Amino acid sequence: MLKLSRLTDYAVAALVRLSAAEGVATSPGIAAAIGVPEPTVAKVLKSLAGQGLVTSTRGARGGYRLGRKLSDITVAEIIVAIDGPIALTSCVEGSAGTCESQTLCPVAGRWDPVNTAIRDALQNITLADMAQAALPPGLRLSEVA
Amino acid sequence: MLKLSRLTDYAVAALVRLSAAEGVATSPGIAAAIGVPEPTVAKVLKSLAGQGLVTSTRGARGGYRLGRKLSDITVAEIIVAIDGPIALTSCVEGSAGTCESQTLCPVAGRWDPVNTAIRDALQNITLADMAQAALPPGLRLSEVA
DNA sequence: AATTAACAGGACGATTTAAGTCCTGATTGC
DNA sequence: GCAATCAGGACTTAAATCGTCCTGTTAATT
Repeated sequence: MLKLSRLTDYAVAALVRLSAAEGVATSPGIAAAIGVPEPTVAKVLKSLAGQGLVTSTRGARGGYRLGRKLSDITVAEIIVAIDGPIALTSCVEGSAGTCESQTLCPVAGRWDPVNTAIRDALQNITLADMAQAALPPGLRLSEVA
Repeated sequence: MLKLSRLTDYAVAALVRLSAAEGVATSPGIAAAIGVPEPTVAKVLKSLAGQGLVTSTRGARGGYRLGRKLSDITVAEIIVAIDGPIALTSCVEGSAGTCESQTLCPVAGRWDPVNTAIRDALQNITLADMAQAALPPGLRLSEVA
C-alpha cells in the first residue's frame, strides 16, 4: 500500500529534534524527547550517520550533530538512509538481471517512469518543508513521560 | 521501503492484457496469459471492477472488459483499487482521530506534503505511458507455460 | 591509568502485514 | 436444466519488518 517504514518516521522526528538542539544530542536524550525506545532511536541514528545526514562524536560527552541544514536534507535521502534505494517494485533497471522471469515477465508495463516520478517528488521536499507547520498550537515536544 | 504490493503489479499486467483483447476476457484466460495463478487474478479483477476500472459480465460467455481507455487510467487509480487510499504513513489527515498519541506524537514533521506530492506524481502517469515501451524486442506475451 | 559514557555494527526473536487459496452464492447463456 | 462465469468473504500460510540485545571501539573524566 505504498507505505514507508515507521523507522523513517522516527528519523524525521530525530532530525527535527536535532535541529532544535544547538550543540550535540545523545541518542538516549533524543529517545526521551521524541518518545521512542532508545535502542530503536540508536539504530535510526546509526543509519543516518552512515549516509552523512548526521555526524557523530564518540566517547563521553559525545553525541550526534546535524550534518547539514534542514533545508538541505531531502525526504528522499532519509528514506534511502533508512530503507535503502527507492524502488517501488523488484523489477527496476537497478536490479536488472536479478529478475529471473524476464523472458516471461508478467509485468507488461514498465514501472520505471513511476519510480522516477516518485523519486523526483521526494527529492523536491526538504525537512524544512515538513518542519514548517510541524507544531500545532499547544503541542510541546518536551512533554514526555 | 516504499514498495507497492505485488497485486498492483498483476493489476497492471491484467489491464494491459485486457486492452489487447478486443472483446471480453475471462479471468482464467487472463491468468494463463500473464502467468499468474487464477485465484489471484480473480481477486485482482474483482478489486478493479469495484472501482469501475473494468466492467464485468456475468454468466456463461461472460468476462471482463476494459472500463476506459488505457490513456484514461492513472496509476494512482490502480493503487487505490488494489491497496486502498494512498497514504505513506498512518498519521495523515484522512485518518485524523485514530492517532491516539496525538498529544505527544513523535512525528514532529507533517507528512502531508509528501503524500500529496506522491499522489500528484502517480496521477500524472497513465497506463498508456507504462504500456509504451512495454515490449522489448523479442518479448512475446503469448509465450506462457 | 582506570573508569565511565557514548557510538558502531551485527545478529536474533517476535509481531505484524500481505499473499494466496478456497468456499458458497448469484447470474447468464446453451 | 446444466454449465460457465462473476461476486464476496473468510481463512491459512508465508514473508518482511520492527524492535531488542550483545559485543566491541572510542574518548573524556577522575
